[in-house]
Amino acid sequence: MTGQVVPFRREAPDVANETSSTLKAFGVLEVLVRMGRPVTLSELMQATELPKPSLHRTLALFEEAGLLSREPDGRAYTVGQRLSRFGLDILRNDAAAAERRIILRRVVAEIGESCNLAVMHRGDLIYLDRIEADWPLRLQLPVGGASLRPHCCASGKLLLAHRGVAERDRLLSQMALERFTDRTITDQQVLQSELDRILRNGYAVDNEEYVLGVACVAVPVADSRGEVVAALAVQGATARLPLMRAIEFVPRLREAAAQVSMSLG
Amino acid sequence: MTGQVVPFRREAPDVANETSSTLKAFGVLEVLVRMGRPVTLSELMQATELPKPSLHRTLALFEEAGLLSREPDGRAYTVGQRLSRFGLDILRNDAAAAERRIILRRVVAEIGESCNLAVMHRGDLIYLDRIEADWPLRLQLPVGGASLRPHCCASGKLLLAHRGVAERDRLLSQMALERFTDRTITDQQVLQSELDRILRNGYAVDNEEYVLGVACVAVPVADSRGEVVAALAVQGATARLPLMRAIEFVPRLREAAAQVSMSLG
DNA sequence: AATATTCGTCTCGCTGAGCGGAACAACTGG
DNA sequence: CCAGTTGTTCCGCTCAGCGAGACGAATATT
Repeated sequence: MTGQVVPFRREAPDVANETSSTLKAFGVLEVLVRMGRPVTLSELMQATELPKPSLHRTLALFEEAGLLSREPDGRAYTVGQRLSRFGLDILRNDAAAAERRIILRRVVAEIGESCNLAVMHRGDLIYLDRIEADWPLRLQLPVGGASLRPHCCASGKLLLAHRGVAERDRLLSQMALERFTDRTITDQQVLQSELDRILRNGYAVDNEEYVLGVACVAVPVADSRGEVVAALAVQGATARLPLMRAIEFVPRLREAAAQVSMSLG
Repeated sequence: MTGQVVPFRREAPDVANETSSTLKAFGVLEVLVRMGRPVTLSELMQATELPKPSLHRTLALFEEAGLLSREPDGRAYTVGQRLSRFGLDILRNDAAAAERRIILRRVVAEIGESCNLAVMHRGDLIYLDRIEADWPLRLQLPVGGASLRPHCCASGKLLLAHRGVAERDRLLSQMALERFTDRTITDQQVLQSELDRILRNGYAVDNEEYVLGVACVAVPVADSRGEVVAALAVQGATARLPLMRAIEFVPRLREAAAQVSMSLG
């Protein structure tokens, strides 16, 4: 779906271009909440670029449900009791995420480069979390929803490598090996032997295969049964972090990976 | 439209009897979030009484959108980054936010020092609100977006202390205790006993542990169920506000904290 | 006072997103 | 090996969502 490089959207989601009615409605809530004050219908029209009647219907629905309420003047919409409580419940719910984040942050603090934790889902690589090191030169990557092609980043190749042989072959055969840079691996055979090498080494590298000037090193994270379920990776601009130096971080990454494993119970 | 008195629903909404697809989906999120831990598809089936394929579709939609994410084991669903941020945005500007601001402002007016209200968000301390007292010497701190390390400020230690023992221990063991001043607590043992002491006292102090010359006292804010979800703190330059004097404000802070609790519904 | 403009609300026929029974797949544990 | 459980996919039906357009009620302009 997201074949090209889509810069991660820090801003409100593009409500109008959403096909799902549910997500569209949810996007309206996000925009409203982010405006930080009571908002009128027409203000929301501008912010969301949604047709007036549709917006009106959506807001009425949420109002009826107690998620939103109207200001006394009867025009502007605000966060209602139910939504407010929802927000509180969300914040209380982040225990697991907090723990992983703390582990990641510690690694980032020690080695001074950005780290991330990723899993594979239906053949896509998805970031669970990402901590940026404090450098001006940053990489904007999708966190959460959108996904990366696995064949061209260290975490992806690592997770592919640790699948069972049968499944790995199946995934590989139907995978389109798109080219992103002149170093991207686009040949099945080459990728196969790369995966074998990864299994032998116990870590994976991405030598500017996805973005020129960005290198990456990933180590496996196992669950309680020893199965590899996630990948922990450092990544940084090669100008500052040549691949050779990145590889020196492997022991420290392994240590953090073990801690993340613990947190999985 | 809502002419009649609709009693506010304390329990999870009756997801299955909802006609609107959007509200049904939203209800799923509410139920999930309220369970307070990673939840599997079948658990949610029981909780919502929704048909399996429908639930599956809904969850997949939210996962794709980054609102939910899967635990590394590939089964249980958790709050994703996008939803987490949404929760924070809600709390920052729901109707109660205005009320909280008024409460804070009154405390600041009475005691003449800066106050703030903070929550934990994915292991970081984040200010929901901050009211500055009218002194020329001010502390510029990030409100909203950026975050503080919890181990070196009163609010952070307070919120850590009020987590469950198991979770607290795990968080602590992973936490990098960076040094900011010569008084920053950088030892696990010391921090542990500090947290115990906080629980006994019912308030936390920061004696120039983050910034030299700045002291802080924080008291807990509980939600309707009695769980501590936020921290209310005074903070000021020690030249003007020695720690001893700050501690005298504790009763007044407690009073304000109770008021804030009310506003959480 | 009359007119122009803006904003919220309502109507209504079209249509595709959501629906969920049923079948399938992948594990788990006896 | 099989029974039981849980996650995923299929697919045809149908109704919730859609939004151009119309309308009344405010507010701004002349």
